[in-house]
Amino acid sequence: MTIPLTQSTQDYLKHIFELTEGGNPASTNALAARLGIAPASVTGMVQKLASAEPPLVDYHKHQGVTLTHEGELAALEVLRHHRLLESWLVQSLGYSWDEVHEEACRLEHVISEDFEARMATALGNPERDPHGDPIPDVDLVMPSDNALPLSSLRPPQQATVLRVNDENSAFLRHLDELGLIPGAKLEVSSYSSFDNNLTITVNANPATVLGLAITSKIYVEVL
Amino acid sequence: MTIPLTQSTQDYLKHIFELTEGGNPASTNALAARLGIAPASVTGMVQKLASAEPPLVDYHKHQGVTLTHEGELAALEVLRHHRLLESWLVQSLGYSWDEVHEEACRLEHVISEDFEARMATALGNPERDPHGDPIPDVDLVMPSDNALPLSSLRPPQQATVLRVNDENSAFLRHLDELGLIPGAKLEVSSYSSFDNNLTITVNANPATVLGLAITSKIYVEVL
DNA sequence: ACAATTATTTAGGTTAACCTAAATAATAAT
DNA sequence: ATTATTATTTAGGTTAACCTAAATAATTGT
Repeated sequence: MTIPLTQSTQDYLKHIFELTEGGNPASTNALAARLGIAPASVTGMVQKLASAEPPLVDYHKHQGVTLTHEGELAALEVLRHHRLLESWLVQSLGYSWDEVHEEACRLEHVISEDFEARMATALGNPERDPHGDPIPDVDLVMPSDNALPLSSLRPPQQATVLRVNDENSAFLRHLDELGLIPGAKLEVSSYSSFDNNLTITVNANPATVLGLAITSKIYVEVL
Repeated sequence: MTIPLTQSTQDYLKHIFELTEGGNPASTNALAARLGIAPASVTGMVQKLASAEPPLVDYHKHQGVTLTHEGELAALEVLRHHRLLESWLVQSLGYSWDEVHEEACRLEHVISEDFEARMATALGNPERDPHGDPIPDVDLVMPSDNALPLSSLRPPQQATVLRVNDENSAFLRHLDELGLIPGAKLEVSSYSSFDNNLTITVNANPATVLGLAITSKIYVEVL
């Protein structure tokens, strides 16, 4: 049975994409938590996606879900919408990076391909959104990078902030205050193996000490 | 029972608003035709809207529907979204006036009040959209005008095009070619009582003869 | 290896928004 | 004033996407 790409379907695919980026299948529970729905409902939908024609996911009971090629394309299309929208909202309506996520989540499902193309052109076909997340190109190919979590650096490494992997508003505003936004240059001056804290200097400002909860969310490219 | 303002609900209210602008209640069939759904379905939904708390429409069997004050506010909110979006798409993404309707129809249900406010500001709080349709202000008050259908003019009246009451792409492109866009100045040079044709001159170009199907859709302000 | 815990699935149910077909009411034509 | 036509409503049904509670499978700790 062919399945229409409803808003709900698109959300499932998008979140499965994100959950499986690490290489492991997405668990029912993790998906449910992300989507804010009951695990039982996820099982049902995932079974439907797996028996779609063509199948959008690979699914085996109790072993989680992964995307098929078809499913991945659909997910990338949604991600492209989402990330272009975030960029667009920031550039043309003066949103800040901590305000765009929710809005983009609603708009991503309803804009036309024409709208997508016009945004891309107006923005100059950007490779990354305001959080540094990569934007798939028109052919749905992701730009590549050498991103590493900031938490993996050790003194005296230097790096450039590439992306922030969290859409929480308060968190983003906090990073803003620290100057930890994509493009910022930083230097790691010390590391504590006991609590995994890193002391870093951003753009030559006073040093700050950051815990793992922060450093694991920030991805950088080492200089 | 309180009713959520779903996309579907909003569409009903918007179309009821438009159908009742002439002063008469909207018939089930007319509504069904506009919404592209079966009349029986409209009856069901209209009954639900009427028994909502507070009621969004007044409805009496076989006598059509009108909006209550609450319903009208909800409709105006959607219209404001729609018309700001159309203006916005034209101004910021280079859409032409014959391309914006569909896109706005989908976006109008998902944008936030913040998005609405940002668009309004960026556009300078416009009173009309690209078709000349009035945009309710923040307090949902419609700007007023002295619009008359072009079909009601007689030679040698002169007028300014205020708005075009049709979203059909081909029709709008045709008007574009004739120069009959909001703001255009025209003069009626002759009238035929047999077929209701009007001969008009737009912006001092060669005269054109227009039938009722066209002149009844164009609203003007007499000079 | 077994029990306890946690994760997942199945079964059965709900709601919104549609549908078709049949019944009824309103309107128009003779 | 009937009858024919058209408009509207009622009745009963479908589908998508969720839900809860109970059942089962997988994992973890001892």
